[in-house]
This record gives sequence, structure tokens and C-alpha cells, in this order.
Amino acid sequence: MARRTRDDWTGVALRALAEGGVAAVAVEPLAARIGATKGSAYWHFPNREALLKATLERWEREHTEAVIELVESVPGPLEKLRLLFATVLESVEDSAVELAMLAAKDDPAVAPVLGRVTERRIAYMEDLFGQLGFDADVAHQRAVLAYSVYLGQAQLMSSTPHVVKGRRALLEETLTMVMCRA
Amino acid sequence: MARRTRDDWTGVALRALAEGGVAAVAVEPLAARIGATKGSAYWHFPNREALLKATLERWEREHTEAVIELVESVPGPLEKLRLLFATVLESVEDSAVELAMLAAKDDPAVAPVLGRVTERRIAYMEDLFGQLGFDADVAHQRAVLAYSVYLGQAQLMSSTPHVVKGRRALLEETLTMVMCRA
DNA sequence: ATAGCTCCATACGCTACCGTACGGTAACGG
DNA sequence: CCGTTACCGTACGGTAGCGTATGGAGCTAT
Repeated sequence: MARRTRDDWTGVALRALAEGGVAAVAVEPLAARIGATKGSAYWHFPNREALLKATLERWEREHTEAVIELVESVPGPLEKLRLLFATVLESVEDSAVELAMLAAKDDPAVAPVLGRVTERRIAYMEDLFGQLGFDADVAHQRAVLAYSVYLGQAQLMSSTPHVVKGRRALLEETLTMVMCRA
Repeated sequence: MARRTRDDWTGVALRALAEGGVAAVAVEPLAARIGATKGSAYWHFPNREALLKATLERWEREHTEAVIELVESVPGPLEKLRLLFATVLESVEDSAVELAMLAAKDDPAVAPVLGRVTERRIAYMEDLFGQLGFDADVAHQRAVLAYSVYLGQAQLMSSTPHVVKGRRALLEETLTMVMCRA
């Protein structure tokens, strides 16, 4: 059998994380999945915690900025917000890692990453709302509100998908509500 | 030492659930906490799953309808919605059990309860929005949206509380947005 | 008072996972 | 060609929790 790299391990760990949550990032099951033994894992990482940390930070690097960069490719804050909402609310199904992290928010490896990602995202939306002419504190409120809707939607879609009918309309509704001056 | 009842067990289990999530509803730690041994637990319940199920159903009985009954005490759908939002968003800190259930949404003991509670709550809000004169499908959208905001807020408050500044204003904002005709 | 029932403690085996010790192999450098 | 280093397998001990078996204490009713 071939040798494995650090990235091979964070790779399977990432898949396991999305499918089974933080608890699924366990050395022995992953070893079976990767076709190796614990020996390999404990060579590349000092312990399970370090593997989990590396996995989360890899996800953070590869996914957090990705959406922002995509959104930044269109001009104008309003267009950006529309695209952001469309992108993120249309495919809440693949926010499995987010949900896994929220479900394990007290884990010492999770908390810091979760904190950074949350702050980064809210700060970005806050900036966009600012560009739209909202006062600083209102912009912040809207950003928090919008992010709450996203998180809530993601939870609903993954736990009780049948209660959500008409996602498209829901998206439009969310948009107009979050943008409106009142 | 005194004898324990079934309710004694679901009692400690409930506290453990709120503090440590579904995983904390474990027989042996609870036994230590209650000042007994596993023997007692396995007398009152066939297994851990049954204890968890009983605990969740007790919570469902005692808490789901409580808020609705409180809200129903005031007249008029608009007042009811205001009170509902105020009650629920002001004290998201004690939605620990909700969050614990969402975090373990795949657990076979959790899923049914979570499903029932979610449907019940959304149906109730849907009804209130209907009384306000919204079309049936719009009322449903608003209810889902409002519930999403609640879930998202609860998550944010428990995982990254510092990003939420000005809860009072946020509440007002949520209210006006969810009520508005547009 | 004694038989029976309810409730619990004790003691045990089992599984899943963590982490460590150590030996072995393969590739590469001199 | 030989040693070193990087990588991995094997085997072990440890812990936490689940579930079971069994005996025994105490109440209860006859």
C-alpha cells in the first residue's frame, strides 16, 4: 500500500466530519477508511485533537474565503448581497461542516475556528450593508439578522426539511426583508 | 439512601442534557450524579435509549405548549406575535435543550421529538400570520423565516455571543421585518 | 412471621476508542 | 552497499460507557 500524507488524513477526516460530525473524526475508524492503521495517523499527528484541528483549519482556509471571493467578482454591494444570499441559501445542504461545528461548539478544537469564521462572515456582510448606506449599527444588526436566517435555514433543512416549502420564494422574501429601509 | 423514581432519573437527565448535550445523558455519570448506581437506572428503564426518550418526551410535554399557552393569554394575533418574539428571543440562553437536540438531530430518540416540536411551533406561527390576513403560503413563509431567525439567534448566542450587540434593537428589527407587507 | 414484590448494589464481560512501544521496511544519500 | 530516516504495522494497556446477572434489603400483605 502507498504512503499517506498529512493531507490524505485531513481529507478523509473532512469527509467523515461532514457525514458524521466531529465525533466521526476518530483515529481508528479513519484508519480503516483510509486503508491504513493508527501508526500512520500518530506519525503525522501527535494526537486526535491535532488531527481534528488541522482538518478544521484546512476547511477554514479552503471554504471561508471561497464564497467571499466569488461574491466579490460582481460589482456593487447590492448585487453582491443578492449573489451571496442566492449562493448560500440555495445550497444549504452542503453546510454540513458548519452544522457539525455548531453541534460541537464547546470542543476546544472547534470553538476558535467557529469564532473566526462567524466573525469574518458577519464583518463582511456588515461592510456590504454599510456600502448600501445603512448606519454602522443598523448595518451590524442586518448582518447578524441575515446570518441568523442562514444558520436557522441550514438547521431546518438538515433536521426537518419537509417544513420548508418553496425555497425560491423564501429566498426572495429574505432578501427584500433584509434590504428594506424601515 | 432513598429510592428513586422514574421522574428523578429524567430530572437529572434533563439537567445533564441542557448542560452537556445528548451525549451527557449517559447512565453511569447520571448514576453518580443522582447518588445511586446503574442498577436503579436499568430497573426503571430498559436501556439508555429509553431513558433518553423519556427525558426528551418529558421536556416536550412540559415546555412546548408552555410558551403557546402563555402567548394565548393575550388577545389579538399581532399582540400574540409580539409577545411570542419577545419571550423567545429575549431568553435564547435557556434554549439549551433545543440546541442539544439540533446537535444530535440524527439520534433515533431525538429526531421524532425534534420533528414534532418544529412542526408544532411553525404551524402555530403560521396560524397567527394567517389571522393577520396573510395568504396561506405567505403565512407559511413568514413562519419558517421567523423560526429560522430564532434558531439562528440561539446558535449565535450560544456559540459566539459577542457578535450580537443590541439584542433589544435586533428584536424590534426582526419584528417589523417579519410583519411587513411587501 | 414469612412469602413475595420492589428497588437497588455489586460485580462482571463487552465494545470502541485513545495513546504508546517497538519492530520492520523501503527509499534515498553517501 | 550500507546506514539513516521516514513511514507504517502490530501489539499492548488504559478508559468510559453499555448492558447483564445475581443477591439482598426492606416493605407489604396475608
